Amino acid sequence: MHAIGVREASERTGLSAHTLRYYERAGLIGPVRREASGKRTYSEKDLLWLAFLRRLRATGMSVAQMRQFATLRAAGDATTGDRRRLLEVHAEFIRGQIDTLAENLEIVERKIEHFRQEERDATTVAGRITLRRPRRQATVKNVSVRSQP
Amino acid sequence: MHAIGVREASERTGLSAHTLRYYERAGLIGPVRREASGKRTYSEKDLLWLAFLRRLRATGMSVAQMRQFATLRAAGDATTGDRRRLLEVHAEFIRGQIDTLAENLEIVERKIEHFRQEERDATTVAGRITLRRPRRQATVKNVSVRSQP
DNA sequence: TCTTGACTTCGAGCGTACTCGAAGTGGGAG
DNA sequence: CTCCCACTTCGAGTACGCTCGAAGTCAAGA
Repeated sequence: MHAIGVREASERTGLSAHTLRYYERAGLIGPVRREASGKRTYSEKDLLWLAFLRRLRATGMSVAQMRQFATLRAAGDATTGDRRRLLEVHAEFIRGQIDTLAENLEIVERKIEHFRQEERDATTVAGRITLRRPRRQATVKNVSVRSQP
Repeated sequence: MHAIGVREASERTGLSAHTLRYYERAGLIGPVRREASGKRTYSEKDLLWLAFLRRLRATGMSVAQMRQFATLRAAGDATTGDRRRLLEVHAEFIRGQIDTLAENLEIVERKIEHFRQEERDATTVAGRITLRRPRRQATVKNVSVRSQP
């Protein structure tokens, strides 16, 4: 069984070696087992946990929240309820992000369509290059961008 | 026709007054028309543009990229192609974000299910409270998540 | 006239999450 | 033994996107 050092852990979790040490300092995983020489040795369980942390980060969880979660985890089996609730809240948060992105994506796509239309207007008319009159909001029906407060 | 000051613009775009001024400094909208007294007066067009900028930010576009876009916009009709291409790239970026979030959401949901199961194991068995033996993670082997640095 | 309050500019400060670099150690290859 | 390289610690630095506060101006209302 070979020892998994910080380099391999980095490769396998997608977190830089610097970040792995930082996460330990930050209380997200600590303390990792060491070899006699002082070098970190990650277990497979550590790697799974780090990979999961990475997913939490990738979905917008702050380091502070991850630390909270990690602390509960470290406290043992009695905290699974708390951890579940924390994840439920986070799942809802992720769904919100997805919805927001989808909504904004639609608007960006509409804008792209709008530009395509402008480009067609500007270059066509039987190959002649034309000065087109500025079009007010036209073409695509109901392009009214609503602002949210 | 009443003048739209920075306060109202803030309310209507969802950007703070400080941020509105910052965006102007940052070249995302500059220079906004002023009243004789020096106070900013936003046009409806300004508000639409700011609302759009807000959507770009909300979808992860950096201020630097927004500035690029804004610069093209300021350069006039000849740049619609560039702007369209920029948005196409960004739309793809948003789709990537949505995919990543959806994927991670699924894993978080699985973890929630896992906790629910643990909670059932810990509390049931005909109403008797039991010390359950630790269940191993099972399933997932091979942690390898490569991707964004 | 005085007060209030919404605005102005400017530069500095802040929170987050890394990211880096200097200086030192240990172990294996040659 | 010497060299190299991957690791170690620690504190400082960076990038980003705001966010704030001080000090001043202006116009309207009491």
